[in-house]
Amino acid sequence: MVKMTIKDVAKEAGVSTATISRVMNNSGYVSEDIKQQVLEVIRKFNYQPNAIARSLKQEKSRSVGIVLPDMANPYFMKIARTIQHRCFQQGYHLLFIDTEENPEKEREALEFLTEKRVEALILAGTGENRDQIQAISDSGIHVILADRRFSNLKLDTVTEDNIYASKSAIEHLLEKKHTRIGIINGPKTISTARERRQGAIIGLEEAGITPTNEFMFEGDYTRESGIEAIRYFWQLPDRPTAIFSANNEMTFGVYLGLQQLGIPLESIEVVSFGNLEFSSLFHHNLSVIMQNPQELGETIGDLLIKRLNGEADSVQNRILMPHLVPSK
Amino acid sequence: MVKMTIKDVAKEAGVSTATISRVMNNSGYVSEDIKQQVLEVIRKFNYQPNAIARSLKQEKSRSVGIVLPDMANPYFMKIARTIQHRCFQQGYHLLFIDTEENPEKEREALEFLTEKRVEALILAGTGENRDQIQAISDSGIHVILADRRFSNLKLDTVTEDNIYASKSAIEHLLEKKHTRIGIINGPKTISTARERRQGAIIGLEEAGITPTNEFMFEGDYTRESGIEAIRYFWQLPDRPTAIFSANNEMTFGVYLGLQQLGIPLESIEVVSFGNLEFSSLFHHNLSVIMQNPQELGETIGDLLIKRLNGEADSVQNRILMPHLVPSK
DNA sequence: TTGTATGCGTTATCAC
DNA sequence: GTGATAACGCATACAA
Repeated sequence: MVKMTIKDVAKEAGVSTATISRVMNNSGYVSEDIKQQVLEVIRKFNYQPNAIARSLKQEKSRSVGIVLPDMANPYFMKIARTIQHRCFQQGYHLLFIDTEENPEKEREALEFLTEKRVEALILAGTGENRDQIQAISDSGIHVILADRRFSNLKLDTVTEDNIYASKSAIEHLLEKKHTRIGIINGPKTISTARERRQGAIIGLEEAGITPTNEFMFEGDYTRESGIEAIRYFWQLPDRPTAIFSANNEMTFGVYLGLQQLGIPLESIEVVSFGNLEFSSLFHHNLSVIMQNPQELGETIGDLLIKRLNGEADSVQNRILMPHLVPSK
Repeated sequence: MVKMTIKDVAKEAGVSTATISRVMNNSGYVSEDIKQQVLEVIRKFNYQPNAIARSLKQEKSRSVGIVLPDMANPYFMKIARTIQHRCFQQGYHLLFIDTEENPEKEREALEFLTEKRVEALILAGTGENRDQIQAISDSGIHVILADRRFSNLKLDTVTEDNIYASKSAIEHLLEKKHTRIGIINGPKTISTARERRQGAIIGLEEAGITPTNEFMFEGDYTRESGIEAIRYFWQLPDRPTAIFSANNEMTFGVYLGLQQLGIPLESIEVVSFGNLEFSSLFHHNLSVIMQNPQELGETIGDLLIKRLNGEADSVQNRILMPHLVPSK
């Protein structure tokens, strides 16, 4: 019922705990005879060292916190999954927390994780809790900002070129002769939302079009706000003929909204920042800025392992390049 | 840089570590004066107790392992997410591991988790590693099987009525006058796959139809095997006119497969065990057996908390009832 | 090559 | 009410 300790094993094998430890960790000298004998006892009783005790002694938790705004969003899940694999390989485990874009939950999460003494923190943040995050970094925990950055914070970041990609989205719509483009943004607290908005505006301005507030809807990156955006746009006297939606969930909402209003989904040209799982099956006028969550995850994973191994480098800011896949 | 310990706080406040501990945990007596004084020091230095040391001392890790076959599948993610919320509320954290349906990875995962001394294990297993799982349960770790069960293992389970639901799927297709139904199963090692297959067979037999091997395709619950299934069915001389797919990913594959073959997606009647995120936008002949991952997660969460609090009960076997939502 | 002893940061059991 | 102190399970410096 109750787990065996190193002492029990030592007694059973007639040696000291130090020897058991040496065998377990392949450290120091231990004669082949004794080693085999100890291994036999370990096998026989199925002894497993207590990772908690080991952590305490070594002052290494071998854990990494990962704080995400939405675990149900496939984009973030794919990032997390990739990192999880890399970590598990290295004997680390991930503590996931889903903040649901709630800054207060995020604050609690960060507190929780520092009590657990995570060695690193991967964060796609709400945009708040800036001081707390800086303090975590200052306290010696490796912080990697994923997908979303903070301006003026000297932290590792792995993000995407949101401005460029959004600009190209608008250009794509302009090429298709749309000039009345409804833009659905995310919350201004989030860097990706600000950047995507900015990119869109640049795209319009470079084409000589003045962005109007009327065609800007500030959503909150949820499905519901995509629906709301469509409701809003569709009660305008002059409706947009095309939509640029700043994330995948809102795009989903766009289609739900169109459906609710009885509007044929293919009748409106859409560009989505971020893929919808089913876009390949869709024959609607949907273009997608394909993000690459797996590559993001790998990049973060690599950087993470480097940091955990103490391979010191200056602050890293890696920027991945999403690309637009036009509608069929 | 380096974290403060309880000793540092004690010294700073001019009291003993015992008093600090009492203040932190609201345990035992401590005069209001001293309490305030200690709290002040704690606040000032932003002291956070080391959860690892506490775990060691209390012999409680306050962690729970959750082992899933596919973190990218929204079904499992929604289960996990719900459980995570409940756990976090209670001060527990989850260690997620994604086995990718690989029994060897699962074995390693279980080993890893027992070393971490998780207090409970939630498992949607590959069907292998039976003895190891039994041993974990015997060692006093609460085990809850989620979605997938083991026969003859006296463990808590929270599952769905796969047989009944699959039977109703077949009945639905029969009512629509389909008699040539292609059935795409999952791997026989997995209980849900066996049960869904069984339910389908019962449905056919009760209608006086003899199930044929020709119309049974054994996939592996992946998108790819849905594609393969369609390739297989479509090279038969007498193709099926309808498809029953035993999980959501394979259903996705079905549509990808149809698309690849240039077959209009709506030309074939499909029933999917498990929802596709976009089914509500789809105007194809797609009926869905709606599972309820959130309810599953809540049920598991409730049971988990009960177990962790030692509210002893006999083995629980909860069975949820999915329902069929017919195509539009 | 092996053993002894100390300490990691807590909590809890005793005294006082 | 408060303070010493032992103990949780392990790794490691130092002795032997």
